[in-house]
Amino acid sequence: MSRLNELRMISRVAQMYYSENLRQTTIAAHLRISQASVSRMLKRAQEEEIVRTTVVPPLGTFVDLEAQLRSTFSLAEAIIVECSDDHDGEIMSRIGEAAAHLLEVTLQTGDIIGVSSWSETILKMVNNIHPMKNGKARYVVQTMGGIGDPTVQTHANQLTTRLARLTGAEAHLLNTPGVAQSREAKLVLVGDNFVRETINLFDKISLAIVGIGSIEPSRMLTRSGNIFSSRELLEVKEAGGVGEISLRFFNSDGVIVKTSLDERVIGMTLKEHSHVDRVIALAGGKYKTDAIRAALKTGIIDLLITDKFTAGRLIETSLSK
Amino acid sequence: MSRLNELRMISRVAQMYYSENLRQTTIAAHLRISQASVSRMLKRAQEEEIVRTTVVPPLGTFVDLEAQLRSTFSLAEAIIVECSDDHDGEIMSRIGEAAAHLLEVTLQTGDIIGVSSWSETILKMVNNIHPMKNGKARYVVQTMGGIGDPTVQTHANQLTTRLARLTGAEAHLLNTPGVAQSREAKLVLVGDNFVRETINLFDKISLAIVGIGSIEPSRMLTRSGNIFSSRELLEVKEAGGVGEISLRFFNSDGVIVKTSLDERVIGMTLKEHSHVDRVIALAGGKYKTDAIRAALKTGIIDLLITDKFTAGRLIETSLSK
DNA sequence: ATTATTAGTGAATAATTATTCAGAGATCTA
DNA sequence: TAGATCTCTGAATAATTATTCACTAATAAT
Repeated sequence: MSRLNELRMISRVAQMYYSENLRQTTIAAHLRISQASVSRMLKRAQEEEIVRTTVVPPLGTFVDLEAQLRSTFSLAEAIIVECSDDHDGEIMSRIGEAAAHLLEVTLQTGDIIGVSSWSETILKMVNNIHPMKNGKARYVVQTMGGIGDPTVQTHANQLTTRLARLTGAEAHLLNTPGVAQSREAKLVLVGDNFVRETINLFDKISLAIVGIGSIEPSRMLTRSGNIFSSRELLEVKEAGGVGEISLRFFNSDGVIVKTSLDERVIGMTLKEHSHVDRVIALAGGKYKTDAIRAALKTGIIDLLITDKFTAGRLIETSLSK
Repeated sequence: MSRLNELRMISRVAQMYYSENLRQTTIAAHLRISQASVSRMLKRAQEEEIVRTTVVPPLGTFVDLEAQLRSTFSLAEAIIVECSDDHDGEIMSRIGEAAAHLLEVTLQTGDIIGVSSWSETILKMVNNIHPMKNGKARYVVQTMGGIGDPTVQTHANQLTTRLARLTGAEAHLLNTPGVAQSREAKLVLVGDNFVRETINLFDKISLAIVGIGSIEPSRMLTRSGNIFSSRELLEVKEAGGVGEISLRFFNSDGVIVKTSLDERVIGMTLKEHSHVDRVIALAGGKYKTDAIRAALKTGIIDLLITDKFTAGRLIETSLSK
């Protein structure tokens, strides 16, 4: 008999609290009960579903998909961006914008940023960052040598330098090619003092921004300026490699694939990445889907920024497996 | 361009807060922003209607009607009870139950309760109160003499006494008829020391519980045991009286109607009631609707407990005026 | 009936959230 | 381009809310 009266009172309290925006103390005084009781009644109101709170995501956001990505791949966060069509230029622009915003909002004072420098998406990001006057980041560290011909290398350096300026940080460049001609050549290059200094910063990095690459030869060769021969890529493929981060390969289970290329690549390893507090991956596009899924399985990525189409494929194909 | 990213972040924060029940500090740490920003984002989320909180009143409660009563009549609170049909017995029982619950939950330690003792609804209330062991109220004061014949008077006293025992209070009775034979008789009755003592408590009352009566002669006469003659009631009617509280009359605008009866009635006046911190009125029923509406307009009532049918009529007819 | 367990209360306090404040940019104006 | 105004931020703090505690009373179990 008294349950209805009780519920009546609870819903009156809920009404006063949620609709009339009164403080609990005010309600308590009005109804001649203690503030503690008001608090408890509001809790009951939740339990009895007398109050319901719904989060309505704005159009163009993908809360559900993001949640699925987070749980499927044990990601700390996932950001999915709207984009008009499933093509690389569009995707990179949108991801770059979102990444720029993320960086602006979440960069910590004193952060040491690592960038693998030559991804086009990362370039888009840098292009969208507004300068942060008061020097928030400490260093921007280039985690990967420049690729291929000297022009590209210069370009890579510029990206790093620019990001440093924008974030008010000091740039630490890796003035080497990304891939040395040989094991011996790498040793020589790495012997340089400036290079050593940068490499020594790798384990100080608190925030790494990486791209994810597939190893489809066509793309790889185009992008890398032919630094790997088809034969070398074949070796990677035969070892099961489906994707790379900073030219370090992994298979479809996210397990690192060791190849003879490793000893020629100059840059941060995947293991080194795994010690970084926050690793943000920027990647999207149809042909990259498998590589991204594999990259997520390596467990080194904390936050993925991708587009809605790619996100859809990542979930879809993972479910059907 | 960045607005979407911003909203995206806000809705993520809202999701973490409302759906995942994380603390703002946790969210702040996860997203690398300050707790203050999380708080602000949640506020924005409300404003942008990304989170919506709805209060769903349980069936059998009448949140909307109550709100209408409150605003129409400037009531501090209104309680509307469910009841199966629009007849007095049912209505009184339901109102009595609700009043009992209200009293149990909201009675303050040290309260001095005034009761106008002979309303059947108040009797129902008393019958539904569970004894409060630790003596919460101080006094229960009878604010109205017993009506009519001695049996009824005893009954009224018992009601007061019982309420006192249930609330752990000391009873202060008004051992007089409610209406004296004449002005002179009243003076004599009021001269009694016990009676004086009780009357002196009227302005100490912190909580008054009153019934509302219509002046339809039939009812009035039945209830009062013929203490007013038809002629006397006619006087009241001609003066515009439509209802009464403790045999004090008011017209349809809630204005007090002075008549020659006043000097014979022994009990608390309306003016005295207006100084009481909380005046709770218990009333419902078709024939009482006009009286209740008028009573509400007097402004002395803080809280009305009525039934859904009467509430509907109170609103309806007030709107059409 | 009598004890044990459970449920409920308000006061005090701990935890959490909102706001104020001071400073840094951004934006607008002339 | 400088100045004025407005906006945004995080740290500190104020305000608010949730929980603990000590206790009462209700209910169940023996």
